[in-house]
Amino acid sequence: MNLFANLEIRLKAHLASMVADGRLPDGLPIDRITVEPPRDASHGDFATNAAMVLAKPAKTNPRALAEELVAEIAGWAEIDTAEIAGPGFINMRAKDEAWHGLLKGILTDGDGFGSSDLGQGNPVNVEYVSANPTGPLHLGHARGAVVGDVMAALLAKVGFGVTREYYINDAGAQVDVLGRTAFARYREVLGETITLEDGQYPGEYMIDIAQALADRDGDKWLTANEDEWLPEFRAFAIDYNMNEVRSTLALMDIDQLYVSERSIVDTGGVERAIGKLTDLGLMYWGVLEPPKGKKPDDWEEREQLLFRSTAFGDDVDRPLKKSDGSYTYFANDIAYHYDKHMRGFAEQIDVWGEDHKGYIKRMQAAVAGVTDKQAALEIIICNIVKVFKNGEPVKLSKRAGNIVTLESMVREIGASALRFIMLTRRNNEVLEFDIAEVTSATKDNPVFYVQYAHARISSALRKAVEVFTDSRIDDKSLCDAEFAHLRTREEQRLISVVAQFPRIVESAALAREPHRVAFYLSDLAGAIHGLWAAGNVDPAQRIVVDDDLPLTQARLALIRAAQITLATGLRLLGVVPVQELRRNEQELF
RNA sequence: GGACCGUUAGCUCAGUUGGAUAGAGCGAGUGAUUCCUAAUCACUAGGCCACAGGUUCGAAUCCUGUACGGUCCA
Repeated sequence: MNLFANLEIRLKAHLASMVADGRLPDGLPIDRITVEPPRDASHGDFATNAAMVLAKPAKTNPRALAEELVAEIAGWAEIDTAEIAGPGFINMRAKDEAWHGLLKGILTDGDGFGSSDLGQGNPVNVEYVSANPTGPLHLGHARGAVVGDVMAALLAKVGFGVTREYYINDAGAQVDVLGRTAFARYREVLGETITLEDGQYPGEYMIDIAQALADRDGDKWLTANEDEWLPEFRAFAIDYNMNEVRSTLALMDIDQLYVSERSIVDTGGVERAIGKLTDLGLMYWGVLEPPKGKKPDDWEEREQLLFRSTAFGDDVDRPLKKSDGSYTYFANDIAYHYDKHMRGFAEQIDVWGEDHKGYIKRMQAAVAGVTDKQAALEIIICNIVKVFKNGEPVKLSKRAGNIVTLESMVREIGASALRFIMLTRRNNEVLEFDIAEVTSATKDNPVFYVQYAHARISSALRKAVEVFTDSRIDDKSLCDAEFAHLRTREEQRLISVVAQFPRIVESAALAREPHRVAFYLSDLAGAIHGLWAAGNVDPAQRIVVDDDLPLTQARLALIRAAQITLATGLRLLGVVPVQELRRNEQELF
């Protein structure tokens, strides 16, 4: 179904046989060979760099090798012509039947189009969001949530065994502060006058939490000691916040496995990880150099337990124990990633925010170290999001710790629009968007543009049913359409864009760049709109031609294949394709 | 002070992991609506791919340095 991959496989197989015959030497960089669409469509449908890549190591010249290959390729069933061009490219043109076969395949496979077994079921863990359980999600979390979720969907699409994970930071000092804040608000709810300490969580949601506790337990904690109430208040607040987090993520159709830091710590995970590092000879007692430049006031030179992370590319070795004997955050993080490895994940992907960029080296070093290089950690960084409304910047945090929650944003613009918008920029670039724009019904709004293409196809299909009442136009029947009727420039352009889908999915998955799918879908929508507009100019080019059933069927088969592709791509992004759009409607999606 | 990311058309951004004459959208200009939703389309103009070296058949893409912008650490 992936014409490009099929040709690449055949080409590589042929080259392997040439090696076996002694016509080519061993050890050629076969992996570097690609079959791609040429930049310029006039060059043909496919192009391969094989002759140029292999010529030098094979001690021949590109054109000579290309001639040999052309002789072979020209004989393949799906190939019409093959010729040498430029410095040694081989340009190929597919027979019409190859395109027709592709369309039939899409109509048959439905949303299986673009799936592959590239991953061979290998387990991959994708961890994302993982916001601290100290408050509701805000808009800053949206990007990581979407990028992580779509990354996971892409990997599943190409055949990996994907686990989507959320790490709950429920051990450590932050959640103690959370528990104390809850207790202060609890006293307030019960009539005391309180002032929050510096660093405590000032958000109003803390009052709701305290109220819920007071409703449940009354005033029984007022006289308790801190070592009695703190665990209770901490756990209650964490649960409360995590319920909010889960329901917000559910609104965005995100469902993850929740893993608790505390449960790993309490079951000796940190000791296991440090023990492993010790066994591998990666722990030692030593003194760190003070940071270069300004010497911080609180710097003290002392011997401590260090992890030799510089052996794996980090800038300095890292302490795993603080001066009071407790473990550092980093130690807990190592334990968590080691835990993932012990659960069978040799491939781990973390999606982090821009503000955690500085932790990349040490965390990757830790995973390489603690797993003795059996596992690798990849990190996708999501840059910041800036929101505008009618050109005015939206402040993400209001006074006193109240923030623009992700939930309110989802309710305002819809999960589909939000998800798509989060993918309209490469993940390591700053993303700016205007709320007014993403809810508008013009082509400035990429969500609308793509959805409109999908809806137009639905419209044409409805029209066809009306015009040809006694004909079947379901996908199965359309497989028997006379595809040879597809001749116009717009039709051929659309076929060739549709044919790209599997390789876009594959490359987006492997490059860890989910935005590529969103950009592709905009291109595909453009090809659909172009086809449609040709029918406005010339009635003979409309999809439904009243007195020509065979032609109409061929065009329906094409646009249905395009619609399946569009819908499959949108669902990968978690966007729900629509059948119909109405003008001047508040809730477009 | 250091680490990391970025710099591509007037603006906002892609660029298929090193390929052919660097592409879209917006904005500008010209044109297309008795018609399946013009909410869209076609064409034109617009470029020293920040700068300087290097690697090779070939560089926007890889390496080194510089400048500017951003994020983080201390």
